[in-house]
Amino acid sequence: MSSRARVLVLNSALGPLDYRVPHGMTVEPGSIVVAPLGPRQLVGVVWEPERMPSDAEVGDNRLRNLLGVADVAPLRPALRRLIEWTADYYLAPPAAVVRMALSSSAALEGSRTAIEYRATGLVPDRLTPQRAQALERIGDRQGMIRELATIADVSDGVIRGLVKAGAIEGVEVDVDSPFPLPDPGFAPPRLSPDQRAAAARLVADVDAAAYRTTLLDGVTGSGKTEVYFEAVAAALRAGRQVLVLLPEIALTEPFLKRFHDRFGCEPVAWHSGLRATQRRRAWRAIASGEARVTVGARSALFLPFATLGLIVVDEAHETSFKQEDGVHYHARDVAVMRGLFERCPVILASATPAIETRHQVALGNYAEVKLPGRYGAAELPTIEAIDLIEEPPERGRWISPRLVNAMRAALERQEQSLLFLNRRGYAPLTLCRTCGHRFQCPNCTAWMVEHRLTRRLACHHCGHIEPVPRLCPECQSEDSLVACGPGVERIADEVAVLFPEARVTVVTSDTIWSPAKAAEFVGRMEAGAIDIVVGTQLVTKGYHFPNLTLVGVIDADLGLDGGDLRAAERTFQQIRQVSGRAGRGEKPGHVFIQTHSPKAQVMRALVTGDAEAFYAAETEARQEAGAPPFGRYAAIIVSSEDQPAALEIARAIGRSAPRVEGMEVYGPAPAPLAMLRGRHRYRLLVHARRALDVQNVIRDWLGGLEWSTKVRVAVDVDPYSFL
DNA sequence: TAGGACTCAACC
DNA sequence: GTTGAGTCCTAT
Repeated sequence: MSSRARVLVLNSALGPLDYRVPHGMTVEPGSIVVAPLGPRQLVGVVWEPERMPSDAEVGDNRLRNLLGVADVAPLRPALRRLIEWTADYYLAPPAAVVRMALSSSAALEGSRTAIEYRATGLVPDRLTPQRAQALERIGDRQGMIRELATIADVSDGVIRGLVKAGAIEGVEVDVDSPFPLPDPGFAPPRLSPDQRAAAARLVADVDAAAYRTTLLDGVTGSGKTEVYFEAVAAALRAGRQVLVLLPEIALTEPFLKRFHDRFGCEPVAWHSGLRATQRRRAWRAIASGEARVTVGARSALFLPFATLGLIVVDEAHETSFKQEDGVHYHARDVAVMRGLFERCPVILASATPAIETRHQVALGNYAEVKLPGRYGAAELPTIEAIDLIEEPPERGRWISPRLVNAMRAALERQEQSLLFLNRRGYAPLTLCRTCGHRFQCPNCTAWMVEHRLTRRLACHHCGHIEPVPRLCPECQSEDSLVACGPGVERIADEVAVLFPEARVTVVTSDTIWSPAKAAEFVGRMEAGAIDIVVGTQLVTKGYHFPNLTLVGVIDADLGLDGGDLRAAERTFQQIRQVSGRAGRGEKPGHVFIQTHSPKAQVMRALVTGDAEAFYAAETEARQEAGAPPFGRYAAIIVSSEDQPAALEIARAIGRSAPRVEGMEVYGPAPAPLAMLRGRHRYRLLVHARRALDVQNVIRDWLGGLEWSTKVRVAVDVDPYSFL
């Protein structure tokens, strides 16, 4: 009897396929294999047939042979269960989730070796001065011929000659050099009594090697990182691996530095910016268990850890943990599930936990560890609101007089200031003053944003760029384009006019696009080479600049419009977070919040610092509206380059909506971005009771419909972008 | 009548 | 998602 294997091939459009396992090949669930598909070869993962039912059984006689098994460990059951759960919960094809786990194709090709050279100790018959110098300088070092030649300061030929003479020999080595081992005892910190107690609780969880999610809740500057580092140390001592998730790669750099200070070496970094060889090395080290601590963006969540002992989600409230394309998963929630399957503790660290997370604590599903107060001498900053109606900036300006005065005072004290505006570029909208023409992206329903640094108009959604024209394309008027509204570049211009002597830096993803750029910025801040930073949300988290004492929020109302159910919460978190940048050292910090509605609940909560009152009111409002975490939403997005086709399918989906008790369907309506990257988009919104299994309802509902391949239907469970 | 644009179904 | 087969149409 030939043996069969059910395989999830890396093709999101296909379900599991069955193959014959040829004689002499052994596979088990989790094995990574190469399978033939039509004329192609695809990587896939062997799965338990009973967990991945196939829609049509294929007879033994029609099966094709598997072509090979990858030279890596099979995906462990815990990761397979996580993949199943993610596909199921987020209504995504299992293959799309598997793809995230097999995120380095180079790693699957097996170990790769190279030849390095080292001295044998044999003295060659003919010992020329160059040869003697080479042998002396090389000593017991080992490397490629070119490297040894550089070390010895001789030509490649000399080294090759020594190889021929038998004085140097080649040895086969793995091209993936091992990662350094973090030392849990390298530099243990001195902790405050509060921190010590919190750390002890987290360490006990790691030692228990069981699942439990804990919210580590403490204001910015209270020392959360030091505390969870003790849990990391405990996992290291127990010989288990750790995963730390950060919301943005821009935060990796300061994290690496702090980690190095505590553990004596850097952790393994995982993010989208890695080169293929770095990816391969990291993936294999993580799979073998050699990579002890991995820090990464959300995509690190599906890596094949050999023995995971702890997961930390830092800045757990960040909305960037929600992936908005491909598989629409929320890394914070999937991290909790991974902890459950791996039977290891999960720490959600945040100064401003999401209402969903607080709710889980209230229900008793998550534990909570609180860190009161700031660490050391640092006090919380003073916070004032500036009413933009009563104290408006001068005409054509955006910074009100009170904030200007505070900035001047900070400059005189030789302290640093930060102006926060969550808008890249010079101006969010450009129009022609003669005819009113507005510059819109040809691919998206969005205005083109002027970037003066690059002298271009850019779409922030699809990346379309064009030069800023001199003539209006509509009415041909010359030099009649005007910028409307401020972006960070415009604020930086205003600062330069106000304080010509100040050293101003703009910090956005346009200027800080790599960890190295972030490191450079941190270096200049610490050296005092910057007086005023103008930045987007990129500067709101993770950094610790003791001499930064003033924070100005240019437009606190920005995040409030749009009817997003989390708008108030997000505004609160963002401004709290950026406020936390002020006064982290010995000097007191001051925060000014410019707003048109200082009486709004969010603004009052920010000024008084009464987070509890704000959360209580927000939570109650959510409960009344049946919004998360008390009810749930799912968005169905229908898109196509062909607008009528998209609309037709969206309507068909709307018409066939099932009548289910406790569930309502709204739409279809044009999606928030009615056109995105050249695709027309319609959206239906499903609102349901918490207890209802919406996924199942939607699966059955959409499963009964058909549409052509030019129309794409995506489901976003627990969506974050509304409008 | 060759070649291009397009749709469609299968892929195990 | 990708591929190959099948269909229809047009330029030569």
